Amino acid sequence: MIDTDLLLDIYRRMEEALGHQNWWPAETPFEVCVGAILTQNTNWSNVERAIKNLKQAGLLSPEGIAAAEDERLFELIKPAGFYKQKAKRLKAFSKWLLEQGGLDALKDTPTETLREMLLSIKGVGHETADSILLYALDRPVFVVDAYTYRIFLRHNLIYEEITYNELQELFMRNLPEDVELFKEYHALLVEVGKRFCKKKKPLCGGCPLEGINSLL
DNA sequence: CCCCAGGCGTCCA
DNA sequence: TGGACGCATGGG
Repeated sequence: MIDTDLLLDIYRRMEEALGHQNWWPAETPFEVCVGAILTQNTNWSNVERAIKNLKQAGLLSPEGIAAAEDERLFELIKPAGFYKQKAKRLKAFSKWLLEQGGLDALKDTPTETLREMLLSIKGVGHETADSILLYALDRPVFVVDAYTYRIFLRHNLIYEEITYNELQELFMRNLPEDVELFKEYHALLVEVGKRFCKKKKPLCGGCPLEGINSLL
């Protein structure tokens, strides 16, 4: 059974093994949002190329993206894959943001309200919305992703059919509501996932979570 | 050649 | 409500 002690133990093990990750890698909150959309099912190194292209073109802003020609956007973000979908998603998000008056104008909006607004944008799902809330807006929201699910399933800490919201609840109910802790916890899970919890390999040698086998 | 990546919307039962 | 499928590039 998952409880506070277990979650904190997992955190300590990861931190001990991998050190501080200091996420999200971006220069501005808006860049976090763009990265969150571009990294959907995509390797981060490919996202970096796309962001670099946007920067060099001077289009890494809500105004720039909202006003850009589709074909122009396609070329710039092509390295990140799914570029037609993602161009549309970036535009939808940017236009929404401009209507709101920018990220700064959202600082008094309640987190729950913001989450629903974000989820209503086509192309922004649970993980993207929560990443934006946590890493761009500093809201205490735990981000769940494929690695979170795979790692916890691999260690028999959850059942296979668990939903996104249920898994998120597990963290948010059992951890202190701490933005910095949430940021670092998710970053560490991604790093552990990349290095020790590959899809194919049933056994992950050297995993800092080795032996955490608890049960439902 | 293969598999994989910090998902999401659509379609169909 | 929930599972299959398409979307696409770059690295190992």
